[in-house]
Amino acid sequence: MTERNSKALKVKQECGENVPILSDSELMSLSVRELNLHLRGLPRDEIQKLKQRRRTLKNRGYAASCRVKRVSQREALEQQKMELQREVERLGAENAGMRKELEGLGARLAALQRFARGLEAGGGGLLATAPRLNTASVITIVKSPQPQREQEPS
Amino acid sequence: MTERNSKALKVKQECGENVPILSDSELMSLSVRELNLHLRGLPRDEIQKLKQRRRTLKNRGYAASCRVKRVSQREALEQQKMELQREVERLGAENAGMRKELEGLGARLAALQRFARGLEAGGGGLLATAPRLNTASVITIVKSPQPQREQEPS
DNA sequence: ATGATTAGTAAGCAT
DNA sequence: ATGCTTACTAATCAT
Repeated sequence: MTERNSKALKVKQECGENVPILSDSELMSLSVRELNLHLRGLPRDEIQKLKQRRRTLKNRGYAASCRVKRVSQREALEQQKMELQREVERLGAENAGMRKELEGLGARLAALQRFARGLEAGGGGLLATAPRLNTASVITIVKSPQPQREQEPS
Repeated sequence: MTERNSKALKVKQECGENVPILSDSELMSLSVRELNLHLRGLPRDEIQKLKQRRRTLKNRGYAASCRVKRVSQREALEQQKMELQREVERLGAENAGMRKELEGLGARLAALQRFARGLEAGGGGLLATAPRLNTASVITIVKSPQPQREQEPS
């Protein structure tokens, strides 16, 4: 079974026997069947050597792509991290802005409530004691549709 | 890709052909001066060989720490990324809460303003006695899509 | 001389 | 057999 065509005399069609049996790029890229065609009739150890060479060449490529993969994964991680940092910054700014808005709104609401309570309490006498309201500064900032419910100031 | 089942495979041993003059661990860890003490009187090529062996052993260690560093850097990146994700989540929640608060406050403020206007329109007497609220100066600034027809600055 | 990093090689795992 | 990953080695660069 192991003995195929006997001598090297036969199937060496392709190339001169001495110098390049198969180039590295051929050896690496050929399919198994194509490779076997080229290997026909060569001595056993020669075949083994070529197959090992093929394996080595392929391994070289595998190692290279492994490294490429490693760096691109790292770069992707860094990219994602930077995007998250930007997002945190954006949300933080938005947050600070709203905090300020809340602060201002709260102050004005408190002032209006004091004023309204004073009016509600009735008599002119009480009115005289109603807190002064600098009405020129009353500004309402509404960011979403206003609900229409009537609400009792607490 | 499942995980590697077995581990702890390789790691070359010293396994010299004959009795080693210096063990690998000695060769690797000794200082230059200490090493020279042990090297005294040996043939030149023997010395060269040992020094090359030393270099190789050290290189082995350098490569190992390089890999360790690579892994820990990757883990640190992933850690930072997760922390940022948590931060984004936290800020987002805080943000939504404040948005709701703003909405509620805006509604209350609008209600109070309507209330104040009602008082003004209601009684001439009251108006006369409550001149401090100039509703004409109550301005609503609307920042979001819906146009507001609530108040009109005169 | 020492330390770090890279590509290439071989071993081992998994498909 | 093929592809991926790891440890090791040598080469290279920088200190």
